[in-house]
Amino acid sequence: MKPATIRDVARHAQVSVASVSRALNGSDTVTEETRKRILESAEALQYVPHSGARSLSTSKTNTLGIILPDLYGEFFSELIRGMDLAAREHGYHLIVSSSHDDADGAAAAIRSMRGRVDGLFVLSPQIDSANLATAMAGRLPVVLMHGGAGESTLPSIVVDNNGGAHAAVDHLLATGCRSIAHIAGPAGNLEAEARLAGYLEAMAEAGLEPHVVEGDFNQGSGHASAQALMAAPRRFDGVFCGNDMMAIGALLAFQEAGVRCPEDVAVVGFDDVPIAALVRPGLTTLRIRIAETGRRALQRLVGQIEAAQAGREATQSSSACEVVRPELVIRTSTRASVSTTRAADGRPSGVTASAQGENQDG
Amino acid sequence: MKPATIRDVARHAQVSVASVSRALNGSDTVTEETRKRILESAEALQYVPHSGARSLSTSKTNTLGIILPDLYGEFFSELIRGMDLAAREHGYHLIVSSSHDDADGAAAAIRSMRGRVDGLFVLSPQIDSANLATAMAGRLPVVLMHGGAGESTLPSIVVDNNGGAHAAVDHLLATGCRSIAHIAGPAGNLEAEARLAGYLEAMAEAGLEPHVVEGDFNQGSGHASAQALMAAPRRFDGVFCGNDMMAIGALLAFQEAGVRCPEDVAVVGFDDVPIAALVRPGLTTLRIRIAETGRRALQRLVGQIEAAQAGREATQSSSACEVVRPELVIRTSTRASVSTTRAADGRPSGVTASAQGENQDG
DNA sequence: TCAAATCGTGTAATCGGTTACATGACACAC
DNA sequence: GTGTGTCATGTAACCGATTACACGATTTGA
Repeated sequence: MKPATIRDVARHAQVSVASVSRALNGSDTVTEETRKRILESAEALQYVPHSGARSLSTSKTNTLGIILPDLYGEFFSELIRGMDLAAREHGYHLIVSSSHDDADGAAAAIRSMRGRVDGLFVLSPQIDSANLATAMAGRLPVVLMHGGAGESTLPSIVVDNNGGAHAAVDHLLATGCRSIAHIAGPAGNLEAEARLAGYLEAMAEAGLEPHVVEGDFNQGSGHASAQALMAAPRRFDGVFCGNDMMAIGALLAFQEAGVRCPEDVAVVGFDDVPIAALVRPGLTTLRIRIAETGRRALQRLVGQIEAAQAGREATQSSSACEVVRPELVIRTSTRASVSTTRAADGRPSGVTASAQGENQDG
Repeated sequence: MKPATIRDVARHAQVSVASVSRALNGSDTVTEETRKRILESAEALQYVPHSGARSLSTSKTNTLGIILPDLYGEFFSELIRGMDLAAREHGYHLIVSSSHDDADGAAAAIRSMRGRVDGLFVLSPQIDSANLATAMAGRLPVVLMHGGAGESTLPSIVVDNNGGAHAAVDHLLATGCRSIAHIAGPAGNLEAEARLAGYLEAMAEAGLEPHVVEGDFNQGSGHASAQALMAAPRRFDGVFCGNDMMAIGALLAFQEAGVRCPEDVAVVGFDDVPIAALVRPGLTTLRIRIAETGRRALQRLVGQIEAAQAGREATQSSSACEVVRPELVIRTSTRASVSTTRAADGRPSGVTASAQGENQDG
């Protein structure tokens, strides 16, 4: 038993398909009486319009595609959530496509989106601008959101990883650290490389010698890298980690080894994932308002789509690269000496002071 | 400049559209020579097939819909991730639709999926079976995944919340707790209610008096609820929390108040979100393998779809309700003196047996 | 009273594919 | 030479909507 089509409804209501379409969509010119009859027929037949067919004739899908990297975690999930929230407001659906890890796979994923979406988010770093151009023959509206997208001429939103890394190092310096190590993200990852570069620059500016070990952005590698640092002859009193998960792994490693944080070593992460506020000590990190960034991205894409289907080229501003500047969030993993002194005043421990700070965050 | 269509390619290669379609899709009977010519033309014109049009004629979208509740967090994100991973393997895309929080909105979201998807996951608890039936006039293959879905005759995957709650209470009893409080999830939430019911049953079986405060599944409410418990005259030595986030909030509240965990009070959560292993003390909780559950759900739905389009009705097994049994993961938030657990082994109750069942299933 | 404007409705083309069936060429067997 | 079978290819119907345009009926104005 096939679902009813618009023709079934038309037959049942004894009108033409055109009238049914008119009655069901915008209120074109239809008599109140026939409209009523049509609605009753639609109800009786449990008619539900076929979105695919509608898209074909209107060439509007009300759907946006997201090209994801091969593996993604908390960060992208949260980003998608932010996009989804905004998408609903704008009347759009979201369709996700995990691309393969090579450029060809990603290009194929993009192509498979044709006729399915009105616009595309590309979060997959495998796609460079050249590939992108050939991949989307139909030149869909696009918003790029992978590290290094800023170099493209396409509209994009990128995180200021370099600036964030600078801020992290500067903060460690300000709290008195003199020997700052860096647990880097995986080589080849553009975000990781930008953060590493920022660290190296900031260290050079401060006239300090850099000290880098490489992780893979996962908690386990943070743990291992911290152990490697402790095993090495070189001393350190501060660690800037490429992301929060590695920082948390490092915190646990220090804790296990009896190295106190922040007294013996201060730790800074990157991203401000929800866990960062919940571990002890609370993790000082660079906050990216992920969901909000997702929302902004969606608005940009929708703006582009509307501009494209109405006027001419999109507005000038919409083809620009938008930069999200991470914000330093100071927690107890780098408690400045000033705060520590204050916590010591009268109270039995600094725990209370730090805990209060966290509550405000949460 | 419109993207090239199949007719453009046909014209360019001087063949009919049928040949182009045949050449590009399965290798029907096409001369190697014409195929080559067609592929070259497609390349030259940067032809990309229009998935929407293809779906219309094949009535196959290779897309699955997910009807989400109004607000969703880490749990659903992880579930979607698991589904996505599996979807890729099966050649499907995923389209998400956040429904509104009322039943009408959810029904509308389901209807808007017609012609867009080959099957549907319903994670939105607002939809009861009756609404669902009317909402999907076209009777799409469906997998239900909200609490209470077990009562429906439709295929579903549900978490054994009740059993999990039992296991939590039993574990607390086994570690020596005598006065166990429960921080419940929000009233009206089916998962929360099932966990509460399990707690009440287990307490009744143990001949203990229950002690319940209500939270809302967020960390903040766990914090507040724990403070409320401490402020109340009634003493307690164990807390079973409706989910991990509230448990973590409670842990922080106890820490701030100088109440030691697990010495003064033992805490158990539910879900085993990634943070649970990273807080200190590590949170004892009931693990749900979220991503794996998502993968299973996807396989079920795909199985249904394939059965529907090939043979007759789906297999008997596929219309059953599948139960995911949470697995008790013991960490330091509950003192896991093994001897105590062993001692429980001797008791006539089904407690230990059920706990073993959990482990095997997980 | 007749032409023009207005208005509700129907007819049929269209979106971009897939595919059942028709066609025509060629080979082979009698 | 004719009939038959095979095989590559073309023609056109279809999927289920939207919508430009046509049409007939009614109203309006001179």
